[in-house]
Amino acid sequence: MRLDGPERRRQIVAAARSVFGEHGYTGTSTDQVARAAGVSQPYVVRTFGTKEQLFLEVADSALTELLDAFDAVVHARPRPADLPAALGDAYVDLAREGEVHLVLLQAFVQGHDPAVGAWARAALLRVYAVLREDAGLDAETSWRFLAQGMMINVLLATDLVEQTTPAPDYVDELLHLAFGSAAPAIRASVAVLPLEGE
Amino acid sequence: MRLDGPERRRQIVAAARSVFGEHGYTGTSTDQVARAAGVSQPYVVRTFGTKEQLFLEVADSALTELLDAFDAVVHARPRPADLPAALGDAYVDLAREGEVHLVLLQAFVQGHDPAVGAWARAALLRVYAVLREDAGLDAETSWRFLAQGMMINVLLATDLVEQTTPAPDYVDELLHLAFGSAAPAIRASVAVLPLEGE
DNA sequence: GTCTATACTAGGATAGAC
DNA sequence: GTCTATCCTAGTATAGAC
Repeated sequence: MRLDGPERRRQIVAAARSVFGEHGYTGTSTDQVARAAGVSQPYVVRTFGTKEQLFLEVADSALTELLDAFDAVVHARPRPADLPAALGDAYVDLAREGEVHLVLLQAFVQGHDPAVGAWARAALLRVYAVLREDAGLDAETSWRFLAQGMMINVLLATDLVEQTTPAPDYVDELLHLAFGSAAPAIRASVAVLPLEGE
Repeated sequence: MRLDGPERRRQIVAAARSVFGEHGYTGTSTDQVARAAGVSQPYVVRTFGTKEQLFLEVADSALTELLDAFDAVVHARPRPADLPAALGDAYVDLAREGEVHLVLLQAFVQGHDPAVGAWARAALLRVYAVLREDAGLDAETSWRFLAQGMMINVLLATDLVEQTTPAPDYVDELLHLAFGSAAPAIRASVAVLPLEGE
């Protein structure tokens, strides 16, 4: 099927986000991405130059989506006391659809890589700056918010959410702490994610 | 140099922890591990069977070290109100030496992998169980502790700690929130880590 | 814009010597 | 216990056709 440039590009980035989010930067082959996007492997490389470039573009799209979500909350001007909770809700909502959180975490874990690492550090600082400045949260609150967000990322990454077998140990408790009343919904939506391209 | 079995095994596991911690499971080659340990690549595989087995053994050693550290704090029987802080100090202290935190995070990020993922879920639940049961913390406190621990892991993984250039933006603030007064010490010790085997 | 064919390197694992 | 040599697959990237 023939699509115009930007369109096809977006499609590949979307597919790549899913695969990179699950398997990580080094754990993902350009071929996996290609199959997930329904195109040939050389075409993926052709389009983005290198796997690294593709990953950075994917990571960028995820970061943008996250910051946009925060932005929307801040611009709705809730009472300052309600802001952290509102941001938290937005963050949890994001977990329902794309693997924004997963890709970002996979980037954070690549600190040693010259290009990806630099991007990751900048991204982390940007998120923190948004909390501190745009949202106007104090250092302590920003830190705790960031920490809980990261914990949520890890929970998603471990696939603990998909655990369907009869509630082993503390799984339910953890998920409820992480996602609040949205826990069942998150669990349901994540568990249904298609496993294309592999 | 000829060593006896268990000794050599420990040595390789130690070297592997460093490499896996930095480059992740899929990002690490058995050859990198071999060079870091000063042995041949086939010998590494020979000794542990597969790369996967080696990683699991490395992860196990890291988890054990972490739980032992927590155990020591709990058995010192501080006042319940001081327990979270004491555990936090122990956690931060661990960051000074080995890359315990990094390997664990790298394992958590492998939820999709049948073997590593299963290990990671079990490990995460074990840590949480220790906080809830052995340390006797309530759910909220355990959650927040875990979250901050995870955030520390990510900070270490992004290499934000190694940033030596004139304090960009919020780096110092973040590090202080993460490591408290130990921040400069952590920064110093981490920044000096040898970059063997590559 | 997109594919097939292919070159080339890296990496996990095995065989067998010492 | 440890190495060298080697096999084989997987994976990135390029060339060139359609």
